[in-house]
Amino acid sequence: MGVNLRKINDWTWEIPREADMLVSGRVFSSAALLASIRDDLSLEQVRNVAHLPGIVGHSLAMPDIHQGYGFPIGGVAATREVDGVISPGGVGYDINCGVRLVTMALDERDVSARLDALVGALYAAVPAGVGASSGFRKLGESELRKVVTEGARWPVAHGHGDADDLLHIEEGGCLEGAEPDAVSAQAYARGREQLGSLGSGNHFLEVEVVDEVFRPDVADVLGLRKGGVVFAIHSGSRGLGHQVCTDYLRVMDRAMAKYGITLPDRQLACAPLRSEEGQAYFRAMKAAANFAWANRQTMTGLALGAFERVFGMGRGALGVRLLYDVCHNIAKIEEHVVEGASMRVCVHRKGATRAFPPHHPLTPVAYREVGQPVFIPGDMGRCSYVLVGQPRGMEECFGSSCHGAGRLLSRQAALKAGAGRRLQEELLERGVHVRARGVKTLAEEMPEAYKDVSEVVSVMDALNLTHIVARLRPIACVKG
DNA sequence: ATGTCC
Repeated sequence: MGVNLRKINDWTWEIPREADMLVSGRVFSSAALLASIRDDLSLEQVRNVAHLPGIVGHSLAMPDIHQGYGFPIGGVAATREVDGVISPGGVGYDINCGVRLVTMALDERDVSARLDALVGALYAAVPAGVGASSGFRKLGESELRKVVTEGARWPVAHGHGDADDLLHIEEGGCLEGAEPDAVSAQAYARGREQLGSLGSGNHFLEVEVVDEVFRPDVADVLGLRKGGVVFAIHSGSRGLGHQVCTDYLRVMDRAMAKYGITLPDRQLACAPLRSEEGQAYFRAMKAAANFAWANRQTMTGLALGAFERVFGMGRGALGVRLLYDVCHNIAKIEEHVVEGASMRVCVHRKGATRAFPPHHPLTPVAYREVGQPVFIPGDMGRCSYVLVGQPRGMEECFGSSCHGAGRLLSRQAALKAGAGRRLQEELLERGVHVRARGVKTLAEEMPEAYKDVSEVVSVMDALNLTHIVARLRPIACVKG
């Protein structure tokens, strides 16, 4: 066992192409971060992904890489649109899991005395937990089919947010080409009561303070000022997206035999992008992605209602502005330069965020001069980061960045380490008001269960793949 | 991540 890892520089490592690999592997990491994954199979997974038909560039991994289903979490793989494959394992079970950040006119001193009330109000406003049901209302299948077609536009049309929000969401909050018929009745059944619900695990609502600004000019453009309060949501497509993934893994398993594709791991199940099966998955994936954007948009409306009630002021007085919303579990057709030639590729980002540079046509107009914003949640006790995309990231990793801290302890190990501890009180002593629906969640998600996110983003910055703009410190947190 | 085992 073991993977042949060759050091290129302090933060770049190569898995040389050998045997049936179509490209080499490339891992952006530090020696210390690599040491934390020595007991999992994520590097083997990077090597396995290099066998995908049509893969170009390298099988890539970000510094927060850890083992996932087939593909590593923190992995990026681009396949040729004309003759490459698409794989549900390269997107993940939580299709369009992502993060959005809302800035406000409030400063820390305006909210510090009311945090207990605020976290309570947020907890009451947004349903959380595994089986959590809708913060909106139960939807009929015909309504749900509109949601998966329209994405974030749907809640905006139904009282949650305004049209300006859509300009500050990746893809405008809606991937074109979603096909409601490609989503199973079972997926709709699971989703009909889940619009506007947080979910569980690492998903959260968080009130944070801008703790440190590293690039003031960029922070100004993004509307971030030291001491300012921001609100973050990390969530995805809930049971609907999970069911889409499950449904199409089965479809892909059959397609592998049909198209004569053999791969080192069955969990990499895939089909040619241009096949019937590949297109069906892609269209269903887009539908689930749109549901996730509608979900985060709905939750934003619900959560801002809580802010309004606690502080007795409206959205205007609160100075609410959606900074941006990014996804980190998705596959998209994009134009990239590969070996000197421009080509259309299907970029799988699993636990990796798009990070387009300044002046890229898909970088939102408001941020065209500074680059696309990226949000990197750390853990609930330490900090999170705001980054922006850089040209080097386009050249090295298809305009992508890391997505988080990455787990250090398994859920089970974290549960054991948290046994007998009063984590809620410990976090309060660190200045974080936490409310969790499940007692187990708090232990599984405790700060010690995660790598140091500062180390992760410093690798990205050192390589100029993305730049660090600001560090955020949590002051209130709602978990599922 | 997830109606955490159809």
